[in-house]
Amino acid sequence: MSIEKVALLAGVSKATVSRVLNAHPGVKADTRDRVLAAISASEYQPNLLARQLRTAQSHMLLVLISDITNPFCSRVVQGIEAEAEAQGYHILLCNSASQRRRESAWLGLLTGKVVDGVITMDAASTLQDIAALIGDAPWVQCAEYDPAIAASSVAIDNRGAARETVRYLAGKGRRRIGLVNSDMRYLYSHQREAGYREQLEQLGLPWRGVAYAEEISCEAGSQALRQLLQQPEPPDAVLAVSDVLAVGVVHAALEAGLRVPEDLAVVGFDGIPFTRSLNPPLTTVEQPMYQLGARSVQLLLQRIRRPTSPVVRDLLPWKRVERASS
Amino acid sequence: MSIEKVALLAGVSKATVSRVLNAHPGVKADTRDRVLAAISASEYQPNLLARQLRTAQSHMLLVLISDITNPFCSRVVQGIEAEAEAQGYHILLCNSASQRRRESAWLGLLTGKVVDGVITMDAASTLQDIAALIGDAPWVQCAEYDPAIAASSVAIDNRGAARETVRYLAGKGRRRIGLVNSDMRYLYSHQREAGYREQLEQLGLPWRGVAYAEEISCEAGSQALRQLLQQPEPPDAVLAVSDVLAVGVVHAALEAGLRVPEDLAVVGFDGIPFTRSLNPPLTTVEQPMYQLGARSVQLLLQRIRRPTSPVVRDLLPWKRVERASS
DNA sequence: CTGAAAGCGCTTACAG
DNA sequence: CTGAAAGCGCTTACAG
Repeated sequence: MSIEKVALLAGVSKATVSRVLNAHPGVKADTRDRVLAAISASEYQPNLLARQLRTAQSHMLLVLISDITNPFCSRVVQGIEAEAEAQGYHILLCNSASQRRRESAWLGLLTGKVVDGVITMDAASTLQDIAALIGDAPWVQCAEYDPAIAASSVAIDNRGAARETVRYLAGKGRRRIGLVNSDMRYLYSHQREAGYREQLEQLGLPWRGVAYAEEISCEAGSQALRQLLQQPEPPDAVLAVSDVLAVGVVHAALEAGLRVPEDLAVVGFDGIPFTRSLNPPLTTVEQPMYQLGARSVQLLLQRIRRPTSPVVRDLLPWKRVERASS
Repeated sequence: MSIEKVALLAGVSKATVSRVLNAHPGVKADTRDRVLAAISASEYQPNLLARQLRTAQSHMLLVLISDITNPFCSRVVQGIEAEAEAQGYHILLCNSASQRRRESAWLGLLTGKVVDGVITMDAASTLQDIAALIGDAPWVQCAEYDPAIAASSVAIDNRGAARETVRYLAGKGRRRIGLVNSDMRYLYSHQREAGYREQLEQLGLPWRGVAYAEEISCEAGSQALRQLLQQPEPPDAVLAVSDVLAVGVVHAALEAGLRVPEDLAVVGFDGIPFTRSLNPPLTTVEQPMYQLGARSVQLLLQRIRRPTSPVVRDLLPWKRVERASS
């Protein structure tokens, strides 16, 4: 009704008001002025819902995330949001905790046409479930992905990064390099552990030590280190698959009376800003968090704009940031 | 059209399908069964946009946040999301960075009927600008608020918390208690500094030292401490208005060769989980982050459901968590 | 350059 | 208990 009010006020048809609103070229200058005047006089606000229904696009993106509280995730979301905004899109955030029930509630927004596409950062193990709900709607998998699913993905070479890190620690003279991994629902857990084992194999280092954290938290990291420390021969270095876990590893190490890095070198993963200000500052494998998010949006919009465009699998570069903990 | 397809398939009218979809009571059992069968046979998915347009409610909430990367904020968002979900609402997240341009783009979703209400966590100084855009739409201010604005708010007693913390440090024998504050666009900065000054006054402690961090980051916290350390008589204790700043304070202190807490006691603010695993573990003033979020949703829904319901100003309890840094 | 009309996919009084 | 019709507020061919 509201656009009708403006039309009445300006003495034109609804169609003309709509054309002015959408900046269509063929509108006579003084007609446009009259409409514009009526718009501001009436303080008209377009009903976006109606527009979305009519044009069948919402310019909204759904983001499914497992834990917004993880600094890695929140930084990626920042990249997603910035790029989305630059392209005229808004985002809905679902902190799914990888729970199927919650995810399907949110994915109803996809089938319900409330969003134009979805970016998932969920554990790979739940992606298969989700796939059925998403069908062939535009979908990009960010950081975590399932190679068996025909959707685009953006991530890093986790296996390579783990290999290189083990090689780096070995190069520093470490011989008993442990891995503090997260639970195996994540693809990256598999990939990083594979890289870890491969490289030890290749280097001919016999010692192995892998502990699995129950969740991504400092406490879980501490707990995992304590497990490794119980071995007859304890590790002299640890790679943790998350900076958050690494904080806990360092904490437990100091608590156990070890010196970092003298007795135990520690390397984290992700490159979260605060790692720089820890004591000691943490060596870490930095992921391009912001770009992971931004690139995901680009691939998604590509799909939304041209549904036939091919699936893309992107691997972004990582880099080691060396600090005092190793 | 889709509901029409189902209607055709079931041999009933669109109205009846709609009634079944919305679980209206007065539908004959076998009619309903026929409709249900048609729904699953056709894999019908309701168009939520159409429903929202028709019913004039979207069951979506807008959350305006200044920095999702701040662990305090992301934890509050978790509370918001959980409560929203429990009540059948979804959330849109805007990481506004307190930028007016971005905020107005998002608030267009409010006037455009895409969301039913808004929760802001923006700096108080920008709230006044926003107020005009929000008009009298349902609005709750979370953590940050402007007392002059007639919208509900949920926060803690910042002044009281600061007073108590100063008293606590003084009780530990500290005489030169400094404050690492954030920039003064925030209401909490004013409130906490007021409490800080009041309590020093009351205790008859003459020493004052306040440094302002340029942003909420570890580096900015370090920078602020370095300023305080330049005074002729350096502080023997510091209260930082954010745990993130406190991490930087501790880092800079150790770097300067000070022992924490022997030479410098440090207390943070917020109660972010990882403070427990720092070295040394950080004493902090814990805010009920999750509840701040959850309560905001409750007040907002109250407003949405009964637009005439009164403005509520809630103050939630905080508590000190004592650890080794003080 | 502009208007009348149809339609996006629902829900909801109003009849019967 | 069910259906026909109106309407939410837009946009977009189609005429003229």
